[in-house]
Amino acid sequence: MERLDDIFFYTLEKSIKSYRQFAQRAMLKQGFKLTIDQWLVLKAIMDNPDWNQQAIADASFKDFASVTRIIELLVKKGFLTRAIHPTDRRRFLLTPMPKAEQDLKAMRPITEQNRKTALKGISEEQLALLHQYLTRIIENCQNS
Amino acid sequence: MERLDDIFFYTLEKSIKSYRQFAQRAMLKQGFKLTIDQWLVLKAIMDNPDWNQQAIADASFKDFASVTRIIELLVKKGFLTRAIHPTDRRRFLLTPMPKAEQDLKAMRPITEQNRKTALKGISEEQLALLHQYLTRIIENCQNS
DNA sequence: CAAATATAATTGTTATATCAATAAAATGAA
DNA sequence: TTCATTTTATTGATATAACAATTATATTTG
Repeated sequence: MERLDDIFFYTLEKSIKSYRQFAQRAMLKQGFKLTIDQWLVLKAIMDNPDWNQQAIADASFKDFASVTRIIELLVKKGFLTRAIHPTDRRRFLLTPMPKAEQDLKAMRPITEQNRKTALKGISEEQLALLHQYLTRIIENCQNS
Repeated sequence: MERLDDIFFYTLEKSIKSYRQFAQRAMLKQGFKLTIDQWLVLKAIMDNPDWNQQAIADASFKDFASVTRIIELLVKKGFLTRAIHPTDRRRFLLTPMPKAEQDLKAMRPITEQNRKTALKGISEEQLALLHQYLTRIIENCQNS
């Protein structure tokens, strides 16, 4: 019988879930009122202020609908303001509030520490290899 | 600036999401009316018929509440029946219907093929290494 | 035994994923 | 310019994740 723990994709799923749970706990403990996903989308927006929501969705590897809803929450929580786009009325102009910049910056050392803790015992070279294999899996799945 | 694609945990997340999407599409295309998560929980139950729902939740690495709801759906879809447990009235006795056995069995070659496709270009040794590193990450996160 | 505690499962709430349907605005072609 | 098409985003429905509160039953302890 094939045990779940022996199934590679089960372990893959469990690893990212474990990390998410760990990172989310750490973030909340430091008083940041953001989910991992909100952080991810906020970062994508700050890094690419001119992109539309579809591009943000692609960048954060999220569904368009999810991005719409996550942005709503980020606006409600005071991280973003949303205004009609000056040249394309279908779009919105997303403007980060000072809080967004501050919190992302303040979160950086925590994020760094989380990653370090999660990757303890894995060398740079091993990590690079892992990264490469995972990228290969992504390609395989997206082209099939 | 740190790009999302360079963040290891982002790639980790993207890889499992890509696989899920790919595997779910393949499963639906073959006419199986199950989600990946329902499949996972059903398999855990079939492999461990005597376990209670909390043990099933642990095995499938899911929240208790999620398992309750997934089981409801599996019952509604005719994969399981649920009766009061003969010796412990807090528990339920979950009994797989013939359909469950049949579908899991019929799905096996598809699952095999999915895995093969997703892992194309990665050797057995590399996979074992990957598996080992991911297990390490899980331990690191769960003990922190 | 009775009261306190522990266990098994459900329910409620909010956030996200996925898919389908829809609305509004922009663009392109006749 | 007008009509068809495309693009951008939202909304609705169902499934799952996480966390808290609750219910029912079992077990332990005094």
